[in-house]
Amino acid sequence: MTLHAPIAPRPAFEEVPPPGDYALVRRTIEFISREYRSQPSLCEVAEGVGAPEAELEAALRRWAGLSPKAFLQAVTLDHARRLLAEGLPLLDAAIEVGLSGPSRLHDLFVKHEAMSPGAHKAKGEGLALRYGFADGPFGRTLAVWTERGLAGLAFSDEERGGDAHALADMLGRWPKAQAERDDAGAADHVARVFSPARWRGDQPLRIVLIGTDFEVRVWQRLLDIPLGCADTYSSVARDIGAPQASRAVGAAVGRNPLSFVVPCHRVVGKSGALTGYHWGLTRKRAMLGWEFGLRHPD
DNA sequence: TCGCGCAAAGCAC
DNA sequence: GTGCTTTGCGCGA
Repeated sequence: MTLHAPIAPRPAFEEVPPPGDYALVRRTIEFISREYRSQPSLCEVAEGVGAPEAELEAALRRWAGLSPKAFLQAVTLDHARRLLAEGLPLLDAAIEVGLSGPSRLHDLFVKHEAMSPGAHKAKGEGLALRYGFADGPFGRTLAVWTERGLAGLAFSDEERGGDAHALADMLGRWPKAQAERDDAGAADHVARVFSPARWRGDQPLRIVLIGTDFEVRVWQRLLDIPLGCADTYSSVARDIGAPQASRAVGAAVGRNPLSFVVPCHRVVGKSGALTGYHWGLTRKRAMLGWEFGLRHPD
């Protein structure tokens, strides 16, 4: 396993993967989740999602860098189980002592700071936020940031209330903060987060974790789960020193404001079941499949 | 009270 | 035996 080696971006990943393909990807994952028992062929999947076989194949290659067969594997139920069986790579000493630096195990190279409990209790009073919407590889994306870094990333789905719901869900966490709309800024943040070519240790992504002490401890632990890997709620609970608190960990993971950047999609049940995802299980599968494509270009 | 859990126990193939 | 559901326990907000 070469988990710590830099991931060589495929040509298609020099920039953000094409947002337009996500709609088809999403239908494909939904179809597979429904029909996986019957092991559908590519032809049947194409028919099920209403796209020509060639177009489906081209879209999967553009979006995930995977052949249809590899993509189907990466989003089936057993995928998470396989990831768990592989186990996490051991931390090497250089990383363990470098805790103050960017979180190097996470390929996004995130540099995080936590907001003080006092500031959190004030429900964002005095906090100046900017926010906006932009298209991304997992659909329409909401970004929220402060001058210190990215504070929120979420998704807007038409069938779940669209932009208004996504925004209320996010800004409701800091009801007393001021928020100013800036779609151009959001487009920059979204492009930065979802372009693997820009995940560089010398230019870490700055993020701000705003939450309770327990939540921030959970989120920081999630940053140590490497790209394309998976870990369990109970093991996260053990690692933050609260071995009985796996359910509380689940709740904290579910309150993660920074979807994808704080990789809550890499936490699954001990059995390998995906259990849940704030922005829909389909999207969790999509993220795991996309990451699989980054690690195993074919 | 609730929730993106867990493990044991019960049940059905 | 495997796989699924139910039950009781557990935690922090």
